[in-house]
Amino acid sequence: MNESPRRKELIRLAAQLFVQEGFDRTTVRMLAQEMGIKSGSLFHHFKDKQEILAAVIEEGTQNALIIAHQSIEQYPAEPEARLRAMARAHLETLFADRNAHVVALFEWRRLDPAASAHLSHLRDAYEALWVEVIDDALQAGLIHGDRFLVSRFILGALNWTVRWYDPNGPRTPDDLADELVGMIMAR
Amino acid sequence: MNESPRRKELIRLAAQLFVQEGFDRTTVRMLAQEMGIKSGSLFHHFKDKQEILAAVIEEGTQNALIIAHQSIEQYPAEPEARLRAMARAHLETLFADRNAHVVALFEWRRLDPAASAHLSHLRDAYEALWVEVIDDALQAGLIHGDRFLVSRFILGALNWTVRWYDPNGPRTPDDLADELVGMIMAR
DNA sequence: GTCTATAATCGGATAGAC
DNA sequence: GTCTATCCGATTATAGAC
Repeated sequence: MNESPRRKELIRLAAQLFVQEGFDRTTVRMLAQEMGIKSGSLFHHFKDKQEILAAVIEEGTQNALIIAHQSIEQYPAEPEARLRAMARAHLETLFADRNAHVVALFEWRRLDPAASAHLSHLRDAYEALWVEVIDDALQAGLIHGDRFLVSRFILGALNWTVRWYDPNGPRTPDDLADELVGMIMAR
Repeated sequence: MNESPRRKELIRLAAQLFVQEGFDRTTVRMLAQEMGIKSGSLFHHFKDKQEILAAVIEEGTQNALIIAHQSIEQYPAEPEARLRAMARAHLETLFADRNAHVVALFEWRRLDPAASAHLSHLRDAYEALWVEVIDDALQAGLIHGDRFLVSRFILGALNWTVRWYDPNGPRTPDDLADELVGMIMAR
């Protein structure tokens, strides 16, 4: 994979537009303008529009995976801290980390089957990390319920924040993460 | 508003396509074919594609509001039963009730500003119902946290089920609702 | 209320010069 | 690596006959 700084920057700009407008409504002309080139030149960097989407989603998922890993390895044996760290990392990649993860979550369906198959292992690895952390929390008695359902409910609550959370409001993403963990913890 | 059975049926078919393909990727030709007419004829029933979306979203939100109302009024003074009933009603309108509510949740952004302004009172009424039920549960000590955050987290967890829940699998929507309520209830 | 035909525009993508 | 020019299929929407 070509990972030049130039390409990375183009992917960042594309991610921003995809979040603002949605993938389907973002035209190659809009993408080109944002990148400061003409639409014809864009196809020198990417084979087609699909490849841009795949690149953004790969970037977003990989990033989420890396940040989550870094966050929880600080607490090898503290289930509550790990759970909190996962939730914080998730929101950090959604709101502080410039859109690519948001695209990965909300535009995954727009990937063509080949790209989806190629990237699914990344998404699976990220979800596996969640299930692992949830498992620890369950065994420590911090939370209760079915492991898959609990992780999906938590991820759903976190993902949906994209639709209503205002980063310029009074609360930080970390506040949200802590509130969510507090809501589900047994007392 | 024209609410003939014919129109209702067309709205139902449109909702189905919007969920399957997304609003942007659903063409008027696809809509017309599903309705058994030619694309030109479609504009006899709706002014434009936007009006179809607005009609579907109005139908879906109104329906969710009605079902939720009916569900909780059976338990005037039981906070836990009311909370459970709201969660069940939400999933019922998402999965059993033919797609319009899903469109309302996932394609709201595609409404033009005028339609969005016109329909927002419906959405607000539905969310107010949730906050009311959440408030009762908080005061009864069943759950804990900030009223707005709690309701948004719960709605997020429920809405995201659309992305992963398989209605043909072993669990019923009611199972999901009960698991979610169980997860957040203080013990 | 539905049809056919078509206008008008926009979309992704390519070719070839620089 | 970027530009200009352009192809061509698809899309929303309209007009007018039946």
